[in-house]
Amino acid sequence: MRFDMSRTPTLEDVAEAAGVSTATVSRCLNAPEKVVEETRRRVLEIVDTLGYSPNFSARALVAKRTQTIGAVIPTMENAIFAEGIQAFQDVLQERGFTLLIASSGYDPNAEGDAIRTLAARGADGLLLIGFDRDPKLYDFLATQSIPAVVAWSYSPGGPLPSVGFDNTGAMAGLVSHALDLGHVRIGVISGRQKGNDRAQGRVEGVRATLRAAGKPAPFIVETDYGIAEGGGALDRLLSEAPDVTLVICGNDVLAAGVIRRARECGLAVPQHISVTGFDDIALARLVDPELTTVQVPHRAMGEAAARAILALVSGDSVESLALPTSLCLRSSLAPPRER
Amino acid sequence: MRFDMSRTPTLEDVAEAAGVSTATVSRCLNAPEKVVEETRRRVLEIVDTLGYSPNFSARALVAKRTQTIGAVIPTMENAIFAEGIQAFQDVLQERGFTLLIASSGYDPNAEGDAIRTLAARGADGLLLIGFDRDPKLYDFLATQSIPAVVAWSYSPGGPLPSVGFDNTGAMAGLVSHALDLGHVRIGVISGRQKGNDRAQGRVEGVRATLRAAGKPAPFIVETDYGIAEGGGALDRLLSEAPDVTLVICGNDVLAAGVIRRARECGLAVPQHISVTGFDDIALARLVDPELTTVQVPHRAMGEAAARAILALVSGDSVESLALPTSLCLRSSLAPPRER
DNA sequence: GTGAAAGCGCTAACAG
DNA sequence: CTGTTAGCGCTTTCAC
Repeated sequence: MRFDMSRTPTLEDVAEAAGVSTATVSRCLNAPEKVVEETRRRVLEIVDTLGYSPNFSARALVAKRTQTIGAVIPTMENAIFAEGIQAFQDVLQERGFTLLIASSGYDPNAEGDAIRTLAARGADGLLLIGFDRDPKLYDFLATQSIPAVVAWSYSPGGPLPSVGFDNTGAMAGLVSHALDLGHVRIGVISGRQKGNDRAQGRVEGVRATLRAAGKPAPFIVETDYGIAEGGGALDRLLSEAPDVTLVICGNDVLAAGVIRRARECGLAVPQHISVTGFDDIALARLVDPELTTVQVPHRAMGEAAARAILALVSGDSVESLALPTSLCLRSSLAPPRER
Repeated sequence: MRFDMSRTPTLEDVAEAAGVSTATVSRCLNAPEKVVEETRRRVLEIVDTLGYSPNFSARALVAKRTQTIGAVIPTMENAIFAEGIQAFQDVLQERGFTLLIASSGYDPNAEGDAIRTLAARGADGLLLIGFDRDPKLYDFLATQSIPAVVAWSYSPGGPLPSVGFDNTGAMAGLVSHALDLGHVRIGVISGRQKGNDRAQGRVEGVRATLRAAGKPAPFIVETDYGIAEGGGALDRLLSEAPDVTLVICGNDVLAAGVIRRARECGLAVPQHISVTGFDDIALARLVDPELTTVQVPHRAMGEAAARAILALVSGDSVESLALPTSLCLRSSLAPPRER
């Protein structure tokens, strides 16, 4: 028996070589229990020697399942998504699913395109980050009946099940602690809030806590994501509110930039000014002083999100899940200096 | 005319609604110039109102092109890949291609599986990191005639075209400079070299330069990737070679760990001991003292790799491309203290 | 338990 | 310029 090596083998090649029908070969691969031991062994052997691997497109065309999950994330250049997505992917891979990643660059239109592209490619399910997007996209997913879950945010009554944490509550915890320490004049440096409910939630956590404690509203500066950007934001904050004793940052990267810039300005942290971050990425323990921040379970979230979408894809229903965060108290936060 | 909204529309639905054949609709989408203005307009209008979007699998099945590029990277949890891959993806997206990412976790078997999975999914081309892998995989790609390019390494005579830089040469430049400064007892902390030609090349750059200068061979410690790991490696290095005046690290992350650990041990950098990194990620300017390192053009490399694979996919041939690196001299490297 | 046959939705000759 | 037709490789009834 000879094989044409110049072409990748098809089901038919295997069937012919094994002396069975294509249906039987297909069954050996998809429902082995429906084929008698003897036949199965022979077929699988041929599959192996021929190096046969089913054509994905043909299979998807008829089966209407692709074993593919799509994820649309704002950017890959951010340690926090990278780690969570890696965990997400690890679980998918383990369960025989492939991850298709698209990034939106924080652009709502690009995100919409990405969602539609992924849908057109037959993604069995989708992972989205946060809830803040055009409601039409939720309709679209419903119409196409593509299951999806939201991660990095938690909202039990949202349009989609979510796996995340309470951004507002976590930030509130941090702020309460800072108030206990005696801080009153507080500045906030946040990433862009538009279309980003994580940023919105965190800022709201600060606002609400100060309001509840009867303290003055915080000064808020918004900036793009990045270390240098954090430094620039500090400059703007201090020019508007030179007497703040605490700068609360929306994430660790901005906080790292603030700490660096403070040092350049001769402002001692935390003696002159305290700084806090959010996320607890590796960076937090690298800067000097080490960063007081909110620890977020990235890997656990990625894994839980993967389990959630896989459950949805196989027809099970899932509950939204809030993961716990915790306060990491380190040396960048101290009581304000007496004045 | 009524449409069944419960089903995603097919080519046939569009054809029927427009009163033309499916072939004409297909042409409107794939070769508009072959259809007369009037017909095209009408068809495209229906496409729009129906919200028709071609079924990816069906198209791939017959066209044998998927407009998909696969990338197999060691890990996403590494700023250097993240940034380069983001650039890679940006270019692909712009040209209408989708990126499929798989990560191998630095495991050669997992990498082989990922390559085969991507191939089975009909990736039109592949991006691989580095050259060091089972030669059978190159045969596999050749047999399946799947074009591929290697990034992060440069080797003009390699089995695949590459877009990268000269790891060995770049490190040699750094070491030469350190020798000029007067360092003699030199330690190296490298990531795992097995299957990682970037790490191998960098270590070789140190070895070769010292050899050529008639200096003693360096002490080499190998470790997993990570900040804490860098610190642990410093402990091991110092226990074996307590008198090193310079620790050359294979990447910035390890170097950051070394600097932190040195501070914990009461070793002043660079007064007691100099430290260098490689990659020049944002981290390099965050640690104190700032890191002397080798600047690598991540984005340019990602973009060039994208152009290369797209050229191959469309049948053009490409030349391997070496991108320039440069030395970033910062304060973590200084002449050794007199003893 | 296995085979025959009918498509899945689309593209690409080939006619007209 | 447009329609007809023949599959692409696979899964899945429906018979046997």
